Amino acid sequence: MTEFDPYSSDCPTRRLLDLIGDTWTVLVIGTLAAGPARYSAIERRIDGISQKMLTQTLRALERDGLVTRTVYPEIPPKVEYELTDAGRSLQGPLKALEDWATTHMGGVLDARAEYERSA
Amino acid sequence: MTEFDPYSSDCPTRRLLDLIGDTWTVLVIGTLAAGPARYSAIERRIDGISQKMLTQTLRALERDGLVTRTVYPEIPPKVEYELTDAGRSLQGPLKALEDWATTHMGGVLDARAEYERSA
DNA sequence: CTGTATCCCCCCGGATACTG
DNA sequence: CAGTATCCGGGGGGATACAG
Repeated sequence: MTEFDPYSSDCPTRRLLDLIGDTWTVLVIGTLAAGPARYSAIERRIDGISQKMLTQTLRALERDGLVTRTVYPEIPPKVEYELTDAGRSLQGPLKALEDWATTHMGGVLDARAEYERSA
Repeated sequence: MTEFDPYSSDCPTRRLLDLIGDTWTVLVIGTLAAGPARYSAIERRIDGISQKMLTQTLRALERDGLVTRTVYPEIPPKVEYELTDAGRSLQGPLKALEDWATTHMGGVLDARAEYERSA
C-alpha cells in the first residue's frame, strides 16, 4: 500500500519532515507534552527561542491541528496552548527517536571525532 | 528512563535533530534501508535531490558512522553506500514516524485546509 | 560514473521596536 | 501578557561547470 511515496517530491509526507525537522517544533511539542501551557511559560522553558519563532511555530502547529489555542478574555491576557489528540499521538514516535539518541548518540559523536582525526 | 528534557543544550534530542532533522538525510537512510546502493541509484531514487546535497548528506552520514562508503577501483568508477549497524538501528524509529505520517497526514492536511478556509 | 568547485539567490531566523 | 511589524545578516541549497 503506497498511498504516500516520500521519495516523490510532491508527496505530502515531505511536509511532515518539514514539520518534525524543525528544532523549535519538536521542542514545543516536548514542552506541551507535560500539559497545557501559557505563551510565556513555553517561552521561558525553551531557552534561546525568540518571540518570532515561538509564535510562528505555535501558529503552524495550530494550523495543522496538532495544538489548540485558547484565549481567556482577561486583563492581563491569558492564552493557553494544548496538544490535540493528533499532537499527543506524535509523542510515541518522537520518544522512539529520543531513545535512539540516548542509546546511539555517544557512538555517533565518537565516530565523528574519529573522522575528524583522520581527516 | 530518560526524561524528555529539550531545554538542556547537551540533550541528545537536540543533537539528534541536527543529525536527522534534515529531509534529505531521512530519505537517504530510507533508500539505503533496502540494501547497499550506488551513488547514481540513490540519486535516481530520491526525486529532486541535487548532486551537492546528496554528496553532502552522504559525507555527513559517513562521518557520523551511520553509512559506509566503498570504492571499487574500476573504470568507470563504482561507489557503494551501505548502512552500518548504527544506521540500521535508526530504521525502527524512522519507521514509527513514517507510520505516523501515513496515519495522520491526511488529518493534518484537512486541518490545514480548514484553517486556510477560515482565515 | 562519481564526484568537486563556484556563483548566487532566497529565506530562515535573530534583534529590535511597537501595540492591544 | 501576548503578541505584530520590520529590518537585515548568514547560510542553506539549487544551478552550473568542470575534473578524475
